[in-house]
Amino acid sequence: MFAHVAVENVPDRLFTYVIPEGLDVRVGQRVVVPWRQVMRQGYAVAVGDTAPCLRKREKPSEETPEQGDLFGTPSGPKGIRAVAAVDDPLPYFSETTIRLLQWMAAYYSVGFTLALRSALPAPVREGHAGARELYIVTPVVPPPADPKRLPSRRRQLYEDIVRVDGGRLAQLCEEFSTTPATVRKLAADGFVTCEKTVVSRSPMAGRRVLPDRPRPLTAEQASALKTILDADRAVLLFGVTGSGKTEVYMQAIAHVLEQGRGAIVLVPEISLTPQTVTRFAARFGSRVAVLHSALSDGERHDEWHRIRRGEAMVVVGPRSAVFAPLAKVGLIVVDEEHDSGYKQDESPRYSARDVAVVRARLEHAICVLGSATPSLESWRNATILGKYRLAEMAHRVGHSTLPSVMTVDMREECKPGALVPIFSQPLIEALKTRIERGEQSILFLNRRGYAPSVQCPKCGYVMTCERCSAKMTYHIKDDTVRCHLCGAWSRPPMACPQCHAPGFRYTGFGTQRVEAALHAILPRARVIRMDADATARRHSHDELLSSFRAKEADILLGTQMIAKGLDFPNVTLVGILAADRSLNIAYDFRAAERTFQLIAQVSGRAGRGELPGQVIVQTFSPEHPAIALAAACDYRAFVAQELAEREAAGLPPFRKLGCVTVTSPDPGLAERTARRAEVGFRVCRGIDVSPASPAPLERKEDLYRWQLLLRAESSQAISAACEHVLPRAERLRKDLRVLVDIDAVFLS
DNA sequence: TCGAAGGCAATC
DNA sequence: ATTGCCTTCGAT
Repeated sequence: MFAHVAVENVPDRLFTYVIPEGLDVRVGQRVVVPWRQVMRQGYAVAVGDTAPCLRKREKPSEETPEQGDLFGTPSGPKGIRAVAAVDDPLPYFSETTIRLLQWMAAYYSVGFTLALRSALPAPVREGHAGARELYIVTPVVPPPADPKRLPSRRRQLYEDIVRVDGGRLAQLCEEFSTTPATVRKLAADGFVTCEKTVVSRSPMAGRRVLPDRPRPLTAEQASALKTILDADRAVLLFGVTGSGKTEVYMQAIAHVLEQGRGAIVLVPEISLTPQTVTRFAARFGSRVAVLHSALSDGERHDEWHRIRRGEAMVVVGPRSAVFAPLAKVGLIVVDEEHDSGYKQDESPRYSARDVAVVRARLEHAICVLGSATPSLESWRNATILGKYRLAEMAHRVGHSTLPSVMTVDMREECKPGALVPIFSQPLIEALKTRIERGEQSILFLNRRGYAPSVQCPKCGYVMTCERCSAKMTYHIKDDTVRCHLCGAWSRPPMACPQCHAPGFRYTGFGTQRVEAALHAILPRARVIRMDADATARRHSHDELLSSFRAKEADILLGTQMIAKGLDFPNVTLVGILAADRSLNIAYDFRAAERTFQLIAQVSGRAGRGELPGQVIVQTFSPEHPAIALAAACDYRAFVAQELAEREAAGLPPFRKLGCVTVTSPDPGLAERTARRAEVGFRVCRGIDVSPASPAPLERKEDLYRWQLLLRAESSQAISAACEHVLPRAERLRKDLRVLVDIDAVFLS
């Protein structure tokens, strides 16, 4: 019998090992194999009696006639060696997950080992995240001897421990100001026991959560739940913000738990707040596991193994949670399915939403894609192609109604000759009213820093990053100019490097400047600014949100990270400061779709409680369909017109799109390679190739980037062409990288 | 003529 | 990825 093994830190292919007599190797197990001179960890991907496919040696050398000692001693020259050990009888991957990863490797045109690697959190892969060990002290009652005979210090301690009935060693030591040594002496005399216990570093541990019971469903919710439970394929749950999608998810989860199967809930990374997690924990208790990049390595390690051992049946997490090691999956929920964060931005560039649909199919599980603004892909699958079922919830639950949305034409807010104001008059008035009424507001601006442009007023020189083709952004908090692509920063120069004129002009505005402007206009307003700079510290994200929830601020000002999932009943005003900033990206054919979704999502944060909500959208193009129809809350009209445009242009979701990016420190090499690839794709039937050209982001971190867009009827046709035209070995050369992105979402 | 440096292929 | 091997090129 042979095992095909993906070996850690080894090129992207499988290696064949013999399974020695007496060792039981199963698919999905972690194994230890000899690798050159050392032992390495690996994962058994396939087990069978199929002969290994070793490459033939160029010259079958005379000195090694005994064709590679099959039951290989490590000294044997290039034979097949044997699996050394099975790390853990409980598999790391189910057979279904392996099949899922095989699908993924083929679909996204990556090697299997890379696909497998992306399914394992780093702390699990590295394995040495030791479990947390605690000493639990228990008093022995009655005491083995008269405690009065003990030295007074120890006697006092014994009585204290009896009083509190024991506990954690460290905690007792702190409480009774003593040292572990004293406790150990007591233990040696038999007055207490002191035992080492392994505890799981669960992020929920020690958190008191009030239990929560299922709530009665509205007619719409009940009907959606029925559609989900009866579905023979994935379900698109199209529900307006505040329509109670989460309650529907939770009742569907309860249903599959009763069948002894588990559930996965995928959420966009930035909306994975304690608030979200708490809701699930309140309903399902310790059966919930959270997988989140903000967890410590130890926590992530322990949560993952808790799932693998079947101790947690409900997994909540961002895209990588789609690979959660649940033995039996009954339901996969993809919340906010339109969110671009489900696309991994490094190889393998998978879409967790699409992987979820495939995993559900392989596991015969239900898949629910939920959104108030479904992606055009999913909408078409549900309403035109019949690949998904559609369930709709058009009303908010309870007394709350959808907010009223008004657009403000910023062209009319500009005084002649003056700069564009940050706030329009209607927005200022609305903010003032909220503060007077003690209600809260959210302001959204998708740009951090103080000013996105640093310019010499005399010669017009604009500061750009030395390593990227990007402008530098001024940050007032630490008086730096920063590149938001590579993170490079420096002090703003005293004089223009080009004309030596002193002083720069900071033009445009980011969240820091808006914060300053708010203080100037509304001095009494308490403002919380939430962006990547304000939330750099661990847990600061949660702290800022809790503070806002506790009404310690009037205005929450933030970027993308405040757009989703937040539920603050006291927020009655949402202002979108520069709605068209995402609209005018020439190379992004999804700009209109993204802008519509953004306005709808951000608007959804308003009026979620008893009080009605108002949304003010500041824009220079109020007549643009993405903005006008978002303001009218008319999703159907928007998709209808956007789908028509995409179809006419031959763009996704009608034709599939792949993006090949060539990067190199040498611009000429990048260009030549891209052009050569273009020629290669030209001969592929059914593939449209765009001319090789510099990527919209021409240079990033000292690498020049060239790009090639591929279009075809199916994504599989594109990956097949990539396999053919771009040999894997040539994709990862020194000084040259060829990256393949199937179903590309970000074209930059 | 030797040695360092970089390219190349192989790893079960 | 990492390693050893081989070729190449430069300096002694």
